[in-house]
Amino acid sequence: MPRATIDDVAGLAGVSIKTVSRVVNNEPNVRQSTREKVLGAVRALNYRPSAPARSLAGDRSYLLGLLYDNPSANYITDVQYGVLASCREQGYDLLIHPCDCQQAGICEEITGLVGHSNMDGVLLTPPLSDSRIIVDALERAQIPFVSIAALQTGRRAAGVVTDDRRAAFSMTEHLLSLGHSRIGFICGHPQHRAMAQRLEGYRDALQAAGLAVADSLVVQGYNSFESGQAGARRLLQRKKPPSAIFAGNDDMAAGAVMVAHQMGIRMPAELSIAGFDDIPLARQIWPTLTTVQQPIKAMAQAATQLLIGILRAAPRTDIEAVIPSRLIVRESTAVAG
Amino acid sequence: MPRATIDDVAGLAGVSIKTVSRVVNNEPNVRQSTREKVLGAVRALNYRPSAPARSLAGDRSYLLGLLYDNPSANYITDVQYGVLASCREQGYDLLIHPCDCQQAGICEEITGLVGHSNMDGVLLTPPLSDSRIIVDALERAQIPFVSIAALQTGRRAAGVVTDDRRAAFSMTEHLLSLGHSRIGFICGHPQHRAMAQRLEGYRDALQAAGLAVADSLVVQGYNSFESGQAGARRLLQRKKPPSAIFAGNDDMAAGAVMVAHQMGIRMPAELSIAGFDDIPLARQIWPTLTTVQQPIKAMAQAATQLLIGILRAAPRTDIEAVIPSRLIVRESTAVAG
DNA sequence: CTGAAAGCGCTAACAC
DNA sequence: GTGTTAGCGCTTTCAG
Repeated sequence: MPRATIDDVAGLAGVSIKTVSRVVNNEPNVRQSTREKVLGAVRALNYRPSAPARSLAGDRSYLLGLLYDNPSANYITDVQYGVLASCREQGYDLLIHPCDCQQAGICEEITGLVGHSNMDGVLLTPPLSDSRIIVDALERAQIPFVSIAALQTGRRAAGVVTDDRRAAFSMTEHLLSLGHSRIGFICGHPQHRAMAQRLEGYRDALQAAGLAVADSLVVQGYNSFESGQAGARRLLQRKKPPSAIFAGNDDMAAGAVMVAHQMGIRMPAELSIAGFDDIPLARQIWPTLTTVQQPIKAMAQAATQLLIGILRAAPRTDIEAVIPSRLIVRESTAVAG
Repeated sequence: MPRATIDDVAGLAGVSIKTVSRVVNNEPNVRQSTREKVLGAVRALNYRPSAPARSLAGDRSYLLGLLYDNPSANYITDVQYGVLASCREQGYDLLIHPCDCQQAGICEEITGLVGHSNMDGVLLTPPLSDSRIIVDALERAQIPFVSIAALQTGRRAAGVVTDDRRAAFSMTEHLLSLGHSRIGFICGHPQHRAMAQRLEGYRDALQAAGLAVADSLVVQGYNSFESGQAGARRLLQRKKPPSAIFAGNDDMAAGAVMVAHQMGIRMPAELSIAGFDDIPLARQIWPTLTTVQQPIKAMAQAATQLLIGILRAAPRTDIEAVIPSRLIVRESTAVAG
């Protein structure tokens, strides 16, 4: 049998289609008894409004877009689950769109996509949320958006972040409390707000402990496992290698663990290693990683709520939500040897 | 500026909107010169047809759905990238929909979703593609679908698979050639076609080598890292433990590696371990895993092509494409001690 | 509180 | 080859 339309429902309920529309969209100005009659017909016919028809007639499509650029699989699936959770709750559908933020014409690609699919708004993850040109293009095209873990640009863009700096501070304290005084740090991608914050937290903690921040103990990484390997190699080949390494994320920390294995360094006896994010990998390598649990799904969910709120009501909401993360101690860190 | 409509293009090109429609949809019966004129106007106005309008007017929405149930993050992102690659090429958008295939009412959820969003067709991944009731519901609702790595049900459903059985055969041969004669096997989820095939391949190879398949060397796993740990523990606690373990996938193999570390068993000297899939984890643990590279992205891409082909032309295509996989030898396997 | 009428931007028959 | 005419199913005016 074909799908029921709004006319079928109106016919069955003995009202006009406009009234059905009002009920379905939870609009006011409908008598309670009428509302119930309509709802009954909706159920009886298993009526679901047609998304395209709605989108064409109204100005809303109930479609959100999730834009991202080559993040780790775990990160993006967590984000997706969070976004979808909010979408379902609110009756939105989600279009995903991986893209290359370096590529020429990326802005046109994005605005074109949004226009074409008639998206109501988009969600941005790093590094897209940290890209000036993309944020600018979105604003120029008047496309509502919310960013996740974005760089603080000082402009009025809504976003959700976690307390990276404080969490990195805690992790460094943890390492210090185990007696480590030479703690290496492998930075994440320089463009990511979150990564910059983590480095700050590390610095803060050393300074708070009255220690100098040695440049030779801070190396640049780029979020990947491989860059973690490279960074750890550099750190461990120093004349005075660190007794602990704190990596900006778990992938890089896992790379460091791999390098230590290869160099025959025992963990955690001779070297402590800490990560950040608590990806599944953190519990699947030996030794299991001490890390910071990032509330990725919760952030994504909150960001989506925020976006939907913006779409619904306030023309401009300058909210930045902060969701806390949590330190998790596992086998890869121990008292300095 | 507001988006250009088909009327704007028709006006600029000096033709009717129907002609514009023909050109945009690559239909025949348009003179070359007219076509070019229209294309020029399209470019000048940066015209992109409105997806919802198209969907409402025609019977096609250019929207595909990807359904999955709690797969690993790597698997599903690979699938997504593959599907999206084909979608972009063909001008389709993608809606993703994770779901719980055990849940009551899952069939109505799916058919409702498809109807609501007006999807043209859906892609199924295991275990959804192996679920009889879901496949039945899809057929009953006349929703075109293609499954990825599905159980061979004997019915006329299109799907794309890889040669799991042959690949598992090769891996077992590899282990045999290293001198292992007691090879343990950790099975994957009993409902997954691919997993059953891998077990068959293992059995085939042992038999081909004139060895008996000892029941005590085959344990049940459920695809997860944890189930791999449990399976390996059982295997390694036998009176006569195997000298090699072949796990149905990399997650389980990684679990086995972890257990061996914990039990103080040296790899690969005392124990060889092999996996299947070649997920990133396979290169991020120590020792790195010998495994089979699964062409997940290619399979997803082919499945999407197949689906789009079905949508376009043949009312019923009974195709099953097979994409080969590849053995990758790393550090976790070596000559039997 | 409720309904009638007019489109949203496009495709599908059918005419020319 | 090309144009005309109806809708697709809904939301939005604006009247009652």
